[in-house]
Amino acid sequence: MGQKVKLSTIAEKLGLSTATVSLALRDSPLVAEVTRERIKEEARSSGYIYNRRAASLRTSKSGIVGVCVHDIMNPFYGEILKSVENELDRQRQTFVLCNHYDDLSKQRAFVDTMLQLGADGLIMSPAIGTPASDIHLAEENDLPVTLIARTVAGAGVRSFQGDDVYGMRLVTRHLIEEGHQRIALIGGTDLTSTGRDREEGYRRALAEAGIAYREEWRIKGPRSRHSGFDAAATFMTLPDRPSAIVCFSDLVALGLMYGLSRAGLRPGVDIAVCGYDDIDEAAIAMPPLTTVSNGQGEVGQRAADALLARLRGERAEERVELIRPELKVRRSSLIHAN
Amino acid sequence: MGQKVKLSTIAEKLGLSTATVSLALRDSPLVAEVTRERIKEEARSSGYIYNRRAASLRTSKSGIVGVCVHDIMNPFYGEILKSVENELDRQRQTFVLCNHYDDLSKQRAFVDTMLQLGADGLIMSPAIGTPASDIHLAEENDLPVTLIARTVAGAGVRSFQGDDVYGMRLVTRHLIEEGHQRIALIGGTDLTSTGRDREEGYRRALAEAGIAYREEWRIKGPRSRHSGFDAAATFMTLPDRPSAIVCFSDLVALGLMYGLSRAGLRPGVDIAVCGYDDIDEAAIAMPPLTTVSNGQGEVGQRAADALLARLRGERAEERVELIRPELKVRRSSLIHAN
DNA sequence: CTGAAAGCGCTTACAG
DNA sequence: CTGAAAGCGCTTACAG
Repeated sequence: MGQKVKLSTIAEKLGLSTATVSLALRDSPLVAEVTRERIKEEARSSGYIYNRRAASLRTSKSGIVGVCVHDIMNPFYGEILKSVENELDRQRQTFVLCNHYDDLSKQRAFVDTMLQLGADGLIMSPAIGTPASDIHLAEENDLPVTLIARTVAGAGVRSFQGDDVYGMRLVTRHLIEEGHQRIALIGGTDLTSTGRDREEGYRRALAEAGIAYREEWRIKGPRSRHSGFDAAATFMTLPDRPSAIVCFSDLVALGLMYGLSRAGLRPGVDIAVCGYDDIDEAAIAMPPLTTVSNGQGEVGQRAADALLARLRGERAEERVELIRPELKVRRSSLIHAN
Repeated sequence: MGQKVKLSTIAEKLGLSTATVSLALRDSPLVAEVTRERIKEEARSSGYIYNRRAASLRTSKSGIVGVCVHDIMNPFYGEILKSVENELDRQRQTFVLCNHYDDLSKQRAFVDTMLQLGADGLIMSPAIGTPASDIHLAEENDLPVTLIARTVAGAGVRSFQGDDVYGMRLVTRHLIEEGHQRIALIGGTDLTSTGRDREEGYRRALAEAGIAYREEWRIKGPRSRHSGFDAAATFMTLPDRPSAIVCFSDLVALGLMYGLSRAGLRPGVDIAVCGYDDIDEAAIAMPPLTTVSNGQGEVGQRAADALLARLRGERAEERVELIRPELKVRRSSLIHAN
């Protein structure tokens, strides 16, 4: 390998200045066609590697966008991230991923790292308990933030998410129309806007149909496949057992269905089950899962667009953009209500 | 906010040199206790943000480790990544994630970005078709590489993976011991070492039991839940239909079981099904899935350790480290063979 | 169309 | 224990 090749190595070799080499490599029209080609050829053959840290130190643009969510493994985020990735790739932005697992200190460490690396922007689904001041800190240090899936009041930035109240009202109403009166809601927590909004939608649908909300049919907590599975045991002991269940998410519903089957209750036959998010698996599950498509693709794409607009200099403004969800009726909810 | 605070801002304010401030912030014993505290206090109150690009340009250490796998959403990688994350966090290394989706050009773009950012190391599960020269390029530019899950012959670096031949032999033999003679293998491809090794294990187990390998019972391709689901339709049309199925992965098995149920064949009752990987979901699935625990946690941890050793200056050497897998028998494989 | 020079914000010998 | 100065590898006015 020998010595590391840098701009000045190429410049010396060709008898040019580093300024010319720098311009040529970035396709500046200021450099004559022939010169440019000679330079590019030399860069190629010498194995030149562009030093982004040096460039970034000079320009204070890094080409890095940070993305921080609760857990990338969650297929719900997966689809959002795929669209974000698509949008950013097109702008030749590198994107750096991070899980915060709803741990505020992990999230802070990440934001700090992004500040230190001079990241150009940040897309995040804020951890539970994120104060507006955390967002302000980033913004004040020239790190524009766009929020997805969850909102932080007073943060002063845009956020993109599905209309959870509307969506949950939709599924719950569907179950009511199928003749159910005893409907449980399993999963989610009051600590996130998502959890609160989805419960709100459930309550509204009940209220609109004149059905009383019953505390004992609200099982809070589960947000993963595994905890959904565990919730089945709790559900089985419920007084005056409901004939239908709405879940906080598809993952919870899928886990719950495994649990119910094991307990001898057949989803889609003995009991109606609905999920939320319409992840890929919902359509092929057994039984196929009735759920709400949450517009994840649109959330990701629009959040990335909004961030890119900020990078181009647009000003921030606090606004929650709600993407309208859509009901997907499948077999898991179609039983004769009892 | 006003002007950006940098080392020299603090130095001027306190009437010290940037050298002293720099040393103090990194807890150098060269700086007097009192001075150090004054400096740290000033840094805190002025909202100083350490500029890692500048430091990195000077030291040529970036504190960044790149991690590149086929698809982070795959729970198989998920567990590996969690251990990698744990190990790296402890060393205060930032880790940058990337999916290559088995697209060589995507992988190359990522490696290039890591070189440009001066990353300290790279952990990757190489995309299909990765030539040894791609690894050499990184290594020659001071970017140490450690491989996980797959190997690249001639790359000259260490790789960590489960012993796929052994593991697949284990499950297949289990089915034979359960009395099965007609066993299909679904999923995986010849293009990856994983795919080849798992098929090899399956073939060996058959051979050892004196059972002939039958081409028509080998359904190649599926590597996701969805394609596993689709494979059920193909399976149903198989001549002289097998009484048992080994799948390339749990995801394939789980999708296949959905598909079989839909086609009216009950996994664990009418037909035996086994997976591979022992992801979280396997134990709670319905029926619970017989599978092979692949030591993902150990793979991730040891790969991270090996990379960290390289960062401390240890030399590379080509060696494949096989982690021994373990059979997990659950209900999906326990039927009366016919 | 090309070059000389300054500067981005750190760290690291070296000197005192 | 602290400071003055050089340098990491780029880019950007500015001059010619």
